[in-house]
Amino acid sequence: MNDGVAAAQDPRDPLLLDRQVCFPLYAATNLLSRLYGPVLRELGLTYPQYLVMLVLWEKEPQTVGSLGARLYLDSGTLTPLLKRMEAAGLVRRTRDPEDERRVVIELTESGKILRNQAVYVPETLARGRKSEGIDELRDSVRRLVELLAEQTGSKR
Amino acid sequence: MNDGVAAAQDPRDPLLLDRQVCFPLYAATNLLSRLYGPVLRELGLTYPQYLVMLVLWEKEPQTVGSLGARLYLDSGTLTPLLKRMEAAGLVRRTRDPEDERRVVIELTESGKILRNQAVYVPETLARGRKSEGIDELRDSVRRLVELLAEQTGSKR
DNA sequence: AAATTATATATTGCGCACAATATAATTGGA
DNA sequence: TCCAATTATATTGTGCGCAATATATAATTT
Repeated sequence: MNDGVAAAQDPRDPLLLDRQVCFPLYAATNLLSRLYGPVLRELGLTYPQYLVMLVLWEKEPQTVGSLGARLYLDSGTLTPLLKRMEAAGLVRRTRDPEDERRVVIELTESGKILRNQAVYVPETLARGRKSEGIDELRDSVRRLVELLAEQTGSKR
Repeated sequence: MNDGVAAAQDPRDPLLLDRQVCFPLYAATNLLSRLYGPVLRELGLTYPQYLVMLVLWEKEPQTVGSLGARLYLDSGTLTPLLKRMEAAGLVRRTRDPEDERRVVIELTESGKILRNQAVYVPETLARGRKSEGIDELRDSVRRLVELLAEQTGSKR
């Protein structure tokens, strides 16, 4: 019986892929990153680097820690990423003289100027796509993020 | 003027991090993967490997291509991942004699048995968390995924 | 002030993701 | 039948993302 099929297809089976919340989030993130990729490449940015730039364009300077708190990332991810951005001439990394443990990240002139090209990224990606209900979706996911962040004690 | 601040804080600024849809998705995916990590490690699985197992537990055998179509991943990601799962004794990889281009993935006995432990994963992760509105969120993100998948012509 | 503890970032090692490319098998004409 | 185009997977190289650990500085305690 049930030849070649590993499991029953009870729609209440907790392991059905289509019942998981995590999977569509995972798939959407991958698809979005794939969509952003070619557009951002023209600016010399990867997708996570673009997020770092968004934070810095809002407020500058920042420490590695404050960037990580905003993006839910830790130094294991940010340190090498920021070094690549420094090598690309987008940011400067300097030890804070007030507290030598901290590393201060600030934009270089070309990092600031890049913003002028970046302003067209959102509309380039939105073009031709219906944005119906997109704000509600964003806010729902944001509530989930805050829930997850507080529960994982995420001060990464 | 505007000393040390890179950009104005106009709430309609298209580059504000909090206006992006992509960022909460990105953050939620990272936080969730971090949450799943320790639980799945007891089963000897990573998070993407868990997703592959969910697909195989539903239907087996599958080809690399059919797994990729379901998970929106391509062979560049799946081939090394499946080789690690083969090395861990969870799956078998064999060329399809009908079409030697295809690689057929099927569960080993221990791959099938692992399901008995995996059934507790969803409830372990849900425990103590309020699941209010979670189904609607999942369906919203799923609609977004389908939109993105068709538009990126994603037959990866 | 010395010892302890806490904090901030860096390093290491591993496993994804993905673009670009390569290889091999199959299909579909001319 | 040959051959060009298509399809399926593999390979290579780069950049995350993260756990675990290391290092150095600062704050706190004694």
